[in-house]
Amino acid sequence: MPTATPVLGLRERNRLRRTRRVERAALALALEHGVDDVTVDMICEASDISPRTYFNYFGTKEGALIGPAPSTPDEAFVEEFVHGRGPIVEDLMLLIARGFFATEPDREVFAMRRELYAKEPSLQALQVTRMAGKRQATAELVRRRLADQHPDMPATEASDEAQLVMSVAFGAFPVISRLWIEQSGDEAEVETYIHAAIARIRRIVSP
Amino acid sequence: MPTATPVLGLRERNRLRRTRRVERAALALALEHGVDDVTVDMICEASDISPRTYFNYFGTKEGALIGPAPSTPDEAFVEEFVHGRGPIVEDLMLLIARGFFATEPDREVFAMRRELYAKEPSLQALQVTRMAGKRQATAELVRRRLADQHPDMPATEASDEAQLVMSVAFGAFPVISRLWIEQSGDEAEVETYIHAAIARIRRIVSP
DNA sequence: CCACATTCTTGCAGTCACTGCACTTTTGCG
DNA sequence: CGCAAAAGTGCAGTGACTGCAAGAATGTGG
Repeated sequence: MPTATPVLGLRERNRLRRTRRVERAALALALEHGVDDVTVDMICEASDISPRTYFNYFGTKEGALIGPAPSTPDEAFVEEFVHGRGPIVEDLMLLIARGFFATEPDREVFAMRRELYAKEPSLQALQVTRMAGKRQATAELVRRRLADQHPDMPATEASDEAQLVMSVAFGAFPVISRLWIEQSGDEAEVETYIHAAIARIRRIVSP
Repeated sequence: MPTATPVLGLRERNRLRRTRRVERAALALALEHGVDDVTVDMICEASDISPRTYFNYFGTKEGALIGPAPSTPDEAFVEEFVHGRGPIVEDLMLLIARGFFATEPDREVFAMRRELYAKEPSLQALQVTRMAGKRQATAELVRRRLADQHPDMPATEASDEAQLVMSVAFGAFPVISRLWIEQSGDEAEVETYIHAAIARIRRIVSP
């Protein structure tokens, strides 16, 4: 067995098929009528699922539109980050990006989502809000790295510094993902975009 | 008449008094029970106002908690920014901060809000979401400044650069406002915090 | 001080997102 | 096949929010 494909049971295959069917229906409706003019009931009728089940799957009306939350990264990646010594913002963004790619969506869904995001920026704000939930946990990683790297730095200063590292990374992330999505969409190139963006930020904040 | 106090009519005075009464009630309830366990009806009962009127005033349940949206800055400030030549991120943040201070709230309300924000970070995410609405307009200002400053820069590059300037500013803003709120809350010191934060960002992204 | 226009508040009825609970169906497994 | 666990669904309810139209408060010109 090359990669992790644990021969999904019927149960999981059904779940996956359903998820995709609902996502496609939801995205198609949202693209046609606009997010605000689509109701959960419409999505459910179009995808032949009960509203109750819809919420079991996606939690919120927008859940099927914005896709699953990025998963928490592997322990190995986390360790690599915490003990890394490269440029901290780049390393952090790579870590985030990896979580982003861990959940591989259906190609068609991916394309529709891309189109919808361009049309309705409010969804991006939603993404940010959801990310904010993970922010706490991620900030903790940054603090661990700072402590590991500068054992002499006072705690409060490290905390502030961690906050700012997070700000820059999370702030630049939408820009990078937009560029990346619009231009290639190829996972291998993410790193390039990250480096380019950070270089630009460096120039921007330089006197 | 020293400052602009255009002798409010009875109508406006009533509105102001009401607004403050409702805000206080809402904040007190949210501080006591937590935002999620407070209903609009509770707020209305506590502040003796009809739910319909509540929504006329604040639009959303959280409206009374997070306060009014920062107003669009004066034309004069905008021009100053567009033709400014200082460090662009600092200038932008000052512009945003000014909009923030233009709507002066009641002292007591301000203090309660400060406390609530510390207790419920989700409200900060809400702020960000609301700000996102103004993002488009603000990005346009940044583009104007870039065009003014670098007439030779290609449009797409300027657009990307504007996005990144926005990212850094909006990303760092919550951090700065947190520091400022926690430590002094004095308008005059905002500038200091902004400079300090940018200096730190510079260090962070430097190789 | 009094009509009259304007503006604001309010009640009502309705829509929609979302949830807990209990019931049925589906699936995995011995 | 038969049974237990898991998943889907219907139902009833809560709570945010909206449009509408009636009623109250306010500002204004006489």
